[in-house]
Amino acid sequence: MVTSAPPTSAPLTPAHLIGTEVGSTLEDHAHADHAPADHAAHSGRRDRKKRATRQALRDAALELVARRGFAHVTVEDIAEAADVATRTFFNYFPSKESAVIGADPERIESMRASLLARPADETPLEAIGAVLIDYATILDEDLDDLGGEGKKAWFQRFCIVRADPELSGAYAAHMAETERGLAVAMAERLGSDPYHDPYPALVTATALAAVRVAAMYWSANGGEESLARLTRAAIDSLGRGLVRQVPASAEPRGRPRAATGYRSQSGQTK
Amino acid sequence: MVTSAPPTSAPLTPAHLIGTEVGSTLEDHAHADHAPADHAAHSGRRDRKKRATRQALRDAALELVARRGFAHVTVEDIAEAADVATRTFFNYFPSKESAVIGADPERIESMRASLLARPADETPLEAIGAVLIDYATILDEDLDDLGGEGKKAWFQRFCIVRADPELSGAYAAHMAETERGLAVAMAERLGSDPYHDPYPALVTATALAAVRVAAMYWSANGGEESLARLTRAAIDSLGRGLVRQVPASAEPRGRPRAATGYRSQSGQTK
DNA sequence: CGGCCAACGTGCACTCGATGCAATGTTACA
DNA sequence: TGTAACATTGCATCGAGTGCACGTTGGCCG
Repeated sequence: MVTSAPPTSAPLTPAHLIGTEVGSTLEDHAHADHAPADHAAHSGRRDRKKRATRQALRDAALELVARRGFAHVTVEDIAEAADVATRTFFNYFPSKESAVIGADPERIESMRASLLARPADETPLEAIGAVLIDYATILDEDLDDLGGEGKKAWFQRFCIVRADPELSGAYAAHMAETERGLAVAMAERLGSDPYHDPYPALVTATALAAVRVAAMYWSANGGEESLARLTRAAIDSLGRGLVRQVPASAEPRGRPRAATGYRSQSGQTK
Repeated sequence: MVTSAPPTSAPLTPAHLIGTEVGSTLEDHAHADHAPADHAAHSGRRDRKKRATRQALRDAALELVARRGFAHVTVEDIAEAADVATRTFFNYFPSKESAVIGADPERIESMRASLLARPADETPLEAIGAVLIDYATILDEDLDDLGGEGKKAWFQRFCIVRADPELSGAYAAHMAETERGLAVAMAERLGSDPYHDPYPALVTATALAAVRVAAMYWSANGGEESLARLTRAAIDSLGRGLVRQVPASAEPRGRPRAATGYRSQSGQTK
């Protein structure tokens, strides 16, 4: 059990929080570390080709799914659009969904490490919230790099993906996996046995649910607000017991004594 | 059939909160049919056979999956164990997972209605919490009817299902669907537009995440504590902002039954 | 430069999940 | 009892996913 947990300072896009890869660059893990010891320079040609193919497949998948819907796109279509054989598709992605959903076990490990590295005096919710907000911040920056045009396209594709029931199911499955990994880390951080203490899993699951909702809202609105801000707002709301703070859309017919704290406490939105 | 969502009248097992039908004695119960006076005049042979087949398929699926793992069981195996044709399986379940995961759109509708029927002076979290606790209570009662032996077997099967990564993925997908339905109902209840207000989705998602964790913990411990109690504890903790009662850092070990960790304290809750 | 090796791309055959269709059997009901 | 509705089943078919083997390509070393 390697607890070294390298800093993972690598430029990883944490888009798996959302579901799709942002970018045309960086990422790809290429399990092939069989190479001779010194992999000093990720030597050029082969690796570049592989990244390019992977990205082409992902782009083709997103494009086609966005246009026709997940069910009406075959792997053959995707492979053909990326100009590779059908069989090759499965050398890059284990399933059709995974080409669209940006699942990546490496990220889970990275978040695990981040969580364990948080200061010990933070509450569990603060700690995991900080980790999630950090990742949201990185994603915000990555998206800014895309420019207005690409950003808009990305959001459009993402919305379509989000709307597809099959894909949102796959996304939920992926989030569940992330949740498991983080829950274990949280239990470790708290020094409690997850089998006899539901608290770590509770904090993790609810925090991830909150950030998931934030991401959904964010994408639905085309990213007008920064994801980091929305994530923080969601986590804060969670920390306040989910009391309603700002009635977003014109409170209809004054509801009587609704919540204890009906007004904002730390005015965070907009 | 339009379910008017009275609390307990419908003979539905709300086990979909957890993932599997309580089941195995359902057909036995069905034998002792009460006088089908006003409602179920359709309790003829045909309907009974259908229920029996459905239950047989579900039981066979759970049994085989528990023994061999989901990936090593084919639909043909399940159908053969239930003594029907492979094709017939798909007349009862739309997919292999659905025979194991107790998905049922009817339940979602039922919970939707229950949520909308909650008193208006409850906070959103209180309302959805009450709905979920109600369902947990019904499930508790159904399980008590099974008796110690069947209950134990049911929990064993459930644990195996829960451990299978494929199945827990399918389970997560199903929960996501439930979440969507309830989020819409919650938005309706609050009179807000879900597209411009993430709050309903936030409450719904976190509440469901909490109850999911409660169910997991409950099943992992063989149902020693009632699900309703655990669910209430989880929702309460959510309402208190997930503050840990006993700081784990101060008292990392030697804690008694951890389930009491966040139960009943802060009698502030109403 | 030439050659070896590992990794990659690709075709092929195969299993299995899932669906539509049509034929056959069974139940319900007049 | 006859008929209509419905359930079961076989059959054909599509698509996802995998294992295997063969050819190609890039990397590396003598």
